[in-house]
Amino acid sequence: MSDTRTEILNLAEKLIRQRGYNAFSYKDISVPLQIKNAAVHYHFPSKADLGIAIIERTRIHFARDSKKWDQLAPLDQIKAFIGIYEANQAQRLRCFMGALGHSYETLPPAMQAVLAKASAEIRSWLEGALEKGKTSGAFGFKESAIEKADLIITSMLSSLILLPITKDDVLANVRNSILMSL
Amino acid sequence: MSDTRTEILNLAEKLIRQRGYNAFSYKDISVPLQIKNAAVHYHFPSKADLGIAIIERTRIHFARDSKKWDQLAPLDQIKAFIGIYEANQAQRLRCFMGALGHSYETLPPAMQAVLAKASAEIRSWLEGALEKGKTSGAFGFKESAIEKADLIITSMLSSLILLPITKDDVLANVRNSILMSL
DNA sequence: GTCTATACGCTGATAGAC
DNA sequence: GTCTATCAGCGTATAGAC
Repeated sequence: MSDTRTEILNLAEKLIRQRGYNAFSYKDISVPLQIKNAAVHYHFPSKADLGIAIIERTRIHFARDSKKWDQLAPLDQIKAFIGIYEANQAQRLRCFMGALGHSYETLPPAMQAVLAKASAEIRSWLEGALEKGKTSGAFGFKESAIEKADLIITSMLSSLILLPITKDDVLANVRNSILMSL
Repeated sequence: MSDTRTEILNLAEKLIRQRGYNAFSYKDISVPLQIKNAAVHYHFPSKADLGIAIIERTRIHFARDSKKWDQLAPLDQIKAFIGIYEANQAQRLRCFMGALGHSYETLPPAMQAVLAKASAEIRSWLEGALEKGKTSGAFGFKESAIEKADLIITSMLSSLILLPITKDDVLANVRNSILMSL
C-alpha cells in the first residue's frame, strides 16, 4: 500500500465527515495533495471504491477498539464508546454514520451494503455491553438493551450534527442525560 | 402566490428531506412539474432562495403547531412533538433539521442563519414544555430541562436517518426509552 | 504511479422573445 | 410567467504517453 493511497484515504475521510459524500470531489483531494485527478482515479477507480475503502477501514478500527473495551467495567465501556464522539467533536468532525447516513438513498448500492454492515456491528456491540451491565447489576435501566443502545447511538450521532448550528455543547448535555439513566 | 410557486416549494421540500440540499437540482424540480429550468429560477432566483423559503415555511408551521400544543397536558405535549417524527417516518422523510443540518457548513450563509433560528425556536419550545412539566410534578426526570430536550431532539432526528440503514424501527425504541424516562 | 489531454453530462444561472 | 437558447464551470471518468 503506497503512501499516496493512505493520504488519499485520510483526506477523503476527513472531507466526508466534514461535508458528506455528495459534497466533496476528486478535485478536493488532488489539489491539496498536489497530484492530478487521474492519480486519484488510479488508486480508487470510482468514487464508490473510495467510499467503501473508508467504511471498511472504520469497521476494522471499531472491531479492534471494541475488543479492547470488552475488558473494562460496564460503565467504562459505555464511557469509552461515548469517547469516540467526544474525540470527533474536538476535531469538528461527524461520526462516519452521521456523515454518510443522511445520504444513504443517494449512495452507490455497494456502499449502502457495507454501511449497513458497519451499523449492525456497532449497534450489536453496544447492545451487548448494555445487556451485560444490566444482568451483572451494574446498570439499573428499565427498558431493553437495544432500546437503550438506540437511544445512545442516535443521540450521540445528532449531537455532532447540531453542534455547529446551536453553538452549544449538545453532546455534553446528552452525555449527562444518558449517564444518569444507566 | 402562484400555484406553481407552491408546487415548487412542496417538491423541493420533499427532495431536500429525502436526499439533502446538495443532492437535488433544478432539473429534479422542472422535469416532474413539466416546466423549464428557467421557470424555477423565475420564482426562486437562486437555490439559496428556495432553501430559505422552505425553512421559513417550516418555522411558521412549527410556531402554529406548538402554540396549539401549549394547551395540552405536559406528557401530551411531548407526545405531540414526537408525533412529528412519527409522521415523517411514515412518509420516509427526514425532519428538515436532519436533512439540512448535516451539510450546514456547505450551506449558503443566509440559509445557515435561518436554520440556526429555526433550531433555537424548536429547542427552546421543547425545553419550556419539559420545564413546565417538571415544576408541575408531571415529570420526575432528574437532569435539567435543556439536557432532556437535547436528548429528545437528537435521538428523534437520528432515528429517521437510521431507519433506512438498520431497517429496524429505531424510532419506536427511542420513543419508548424517552417516555419511560420522563 | 503519475502525467496530459479529453469526453461529456450536469450544475446553477442569465438574456431576451413571447 | 413561461419559453428558447446559451453560458462557464465542475463532476466523474477514461485513454494513452512517460
